[in-house]
Amino acid sequence: MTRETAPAPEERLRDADRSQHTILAAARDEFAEFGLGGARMDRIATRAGLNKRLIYYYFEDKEKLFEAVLEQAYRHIREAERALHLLDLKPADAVRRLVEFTWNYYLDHPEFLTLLNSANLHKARHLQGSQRVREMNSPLIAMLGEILERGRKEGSFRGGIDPVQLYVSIAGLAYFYLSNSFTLSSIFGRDLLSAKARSERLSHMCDVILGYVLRN
Amino acid sequence: MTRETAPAPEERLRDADRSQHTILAAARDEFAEFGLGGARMDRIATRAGLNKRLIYYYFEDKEKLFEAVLEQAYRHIREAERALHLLDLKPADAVRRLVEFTWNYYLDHPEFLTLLNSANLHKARHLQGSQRVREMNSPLIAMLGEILERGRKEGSFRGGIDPVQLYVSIAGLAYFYLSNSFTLSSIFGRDLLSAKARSERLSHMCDVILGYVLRN
Amino acid sequence: MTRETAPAPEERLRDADRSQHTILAAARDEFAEFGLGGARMDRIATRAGLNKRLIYYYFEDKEKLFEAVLEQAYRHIREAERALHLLDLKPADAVRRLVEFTWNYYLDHPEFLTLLNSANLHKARHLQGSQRVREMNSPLIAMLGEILERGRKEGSFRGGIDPVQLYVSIAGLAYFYLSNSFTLSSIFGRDLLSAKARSERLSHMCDVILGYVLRN
Amino acid sequence: MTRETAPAPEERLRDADRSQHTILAAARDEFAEFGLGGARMDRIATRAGLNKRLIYYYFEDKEKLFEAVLEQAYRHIREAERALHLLDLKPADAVRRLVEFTWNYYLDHPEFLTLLNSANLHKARHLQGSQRVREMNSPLIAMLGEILERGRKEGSFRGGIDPVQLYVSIAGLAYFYLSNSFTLSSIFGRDLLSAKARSERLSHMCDVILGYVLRN
DNA sequence: TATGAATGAGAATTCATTCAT
DNA sequence: TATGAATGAATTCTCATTCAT
Repeated sequence: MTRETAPAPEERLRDADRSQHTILAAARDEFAEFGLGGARMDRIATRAGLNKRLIYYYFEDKEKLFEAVLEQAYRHIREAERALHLLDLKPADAVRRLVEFTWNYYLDHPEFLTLLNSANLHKARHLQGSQRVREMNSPLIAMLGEILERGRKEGSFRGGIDPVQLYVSIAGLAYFYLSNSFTLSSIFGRDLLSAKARSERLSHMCDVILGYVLRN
Repeated sequence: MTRETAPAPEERLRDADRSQHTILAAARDEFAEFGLGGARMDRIATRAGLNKRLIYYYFEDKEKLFEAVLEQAYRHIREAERALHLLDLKPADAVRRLVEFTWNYYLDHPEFLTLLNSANLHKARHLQGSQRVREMNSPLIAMLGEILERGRKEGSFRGGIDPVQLYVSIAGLAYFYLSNSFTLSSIFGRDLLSAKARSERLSHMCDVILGYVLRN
Repeated sequence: MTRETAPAPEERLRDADRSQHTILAAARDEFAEFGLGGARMDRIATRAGLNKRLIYYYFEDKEKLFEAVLEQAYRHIREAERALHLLDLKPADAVRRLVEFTWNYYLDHPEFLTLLNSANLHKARHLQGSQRVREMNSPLIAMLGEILERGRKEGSFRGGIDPVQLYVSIAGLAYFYLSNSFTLSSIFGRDLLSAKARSERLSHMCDVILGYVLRN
Repeated sequence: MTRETAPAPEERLRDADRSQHTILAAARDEFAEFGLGGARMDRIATRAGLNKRLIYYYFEDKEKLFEAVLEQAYRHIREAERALHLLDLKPADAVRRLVEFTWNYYLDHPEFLTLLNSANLHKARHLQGSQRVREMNSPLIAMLGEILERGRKEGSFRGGIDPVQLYVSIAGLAYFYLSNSFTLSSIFGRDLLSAKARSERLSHMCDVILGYVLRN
């Protein structure tokens, strides 16, 4: 009710927070759609429904804004991965679950793929500062290591599997298919994103990964 | 002998041709390094050591130039693939050979990866026109299908493998690792491109793919 | 009183308005002098003493700017015509007044002539959007029709005169002489814009138009 | 038959002449359509089906080419006027004939109007050199003077008419209507170039001019 | 916190013109 | 006479960023 005359300090803060989140979401979409080079600060402002000047106020410049977007994207997927509770599952189920999760996450968050591409085009220089991102990662790999170890011990998994290699392979099988779906569709002359094609791909991925992980 | 005084018509043609090739190579490098949005026509001209106007003379505009670069990149890898003569090898050897080739080609031609990323960021619109690219592709898939069939017949390969899925998986295992090597290195805190890491990755990839393809 | 410290919102608005007007005036002069094709955005900015970017900020591009200039030019002459209050005069006086006005307006606003020429060179495509311009026109023709009718009723004017034809004729007699004064002067080897020549032309025009309008 | 091996000198000349004429015609169309500023040397070459370099070979530069086009345009209309043999007609018929001719010539040669507009936009500087154009003109005015004098003597024409003023008025009545037909049509919301509108305009023009020239 | 106005450094593209043969 | 290749100087337009309030 004091709104009209003079916002309380907490309200202002909440507004500020909301503005920052709005900008971040708008920027994520813009960067995802056009890449870092193709993104336009003007369009981000329009997407956010906020004044362009405000972006600079909160994020300094385009580069820093991209960094923030990237960090947020990593935080988001890491949180989702942690929520999987893979260690509650049997090893083979855990691996299958991870494959399925990866596939679905990439499908539901296509912006993640293009953001990573942009980050790599720029040699990951936007990650340099952020040790937070690095820290976010270790738990997952540790967890996957644990799963592999358990599987080996119970005799179902082959030994000597590097969890990083496996993680990268799982990601790669999904990533390449989805990130390059446009060129692949064009080249192979078939729609790779139809419901049927998608379920076939997931099934294929599970076969490949489990075919590798499982003993004989 | 008239060389010194008056170049034959073919000579002049060759100059035009050479200019076009020089531009194409320069453009490929620039697009690979900065993406479509980040590439600068000025820099391409400088890289080529030719007048910027000449780029427009031969390639009309930036988009068309990118199309030409992309088509050339596809032509190049397809030629290399064809030179593998996979059908001369035993099925398992052929698959292993393809994995190795893919890995090495991506390693030796990092520009190919970023070009594809750019093309996909733009939803492959630069491929729309080019049916040539589409035509270039079929032989490889047909060949891979033939290899899988032979392997199945001789009893060493499992059946029901879609050559397109397999091709995408082979590519994906290599692509993701290399295309995202910067973010991955940063995140995992280990250099993914050291000689040792590279040979481990190739070995892992062969294990994964052959683990999947080979019967039990 | 707060003037010195903080301009009211209307002030700021007025700044924007002033900038737009300054740009419009500069553009009008530039287009008038060089035509649409020969006009330079850089020069318009310099003439306006404003940043070139601002022109695009307010007017989008050269074409749209030309449209705005054209519409303003029409609005200006229509306002001047309306201010004549021709219906307060006797029919013959009203016609003479219109001839004089037309002549003087073209003399005082040579930019109007070249702007129209440019617009017609481009097949009036810059008017297509603007229904405002169309609406501005009708009052004048209606008024002239009324004058002709009055003259006919009182017996001094001949009947059957189309006001549009008459308007075009009055304009044409002045327009051609002034718009083409350079080639005509060059060809006839006499200065058509000397004070004497100008007064002779006006007198001739009145003779022609009234000779036509008046009953025998 | 020697054509194949070595063209005879006259043949070469004829080719050269033909090329020049082709270029001139192409340039006339281009300048007429886009004005001097909007005309493109490239398009002129394409229109002519000849190499761009050849235009420079024959006409030095764009300005000189425009001069040549302009001079040709004047030569053409002057020749047509001379072919009218106005002095063979009775004075009133001669004047009417001139009005009709002017109208029809402008209708059939719309390029003449835009060329003149371009020339005037550039303050007729392209005519400065050409005294030929000046000389071409005098006969017509002298002829018109003679006609007016004959009419006055036989009592049908009013006296004191300046042939230059009359010529300009006849031209102006037709010129403005046709040169500005696009804006006028747009503004008056009626097609000024329909067959009916055209015949009405000619009829109106004759009424105006003869209403002025004829005694009472 | 929020915003409309303004800007300088570039970026793609264009254009008349010239080179070399 | 004729031409394809090449160029430098513009020219329009864009973009991240800052000003002023």
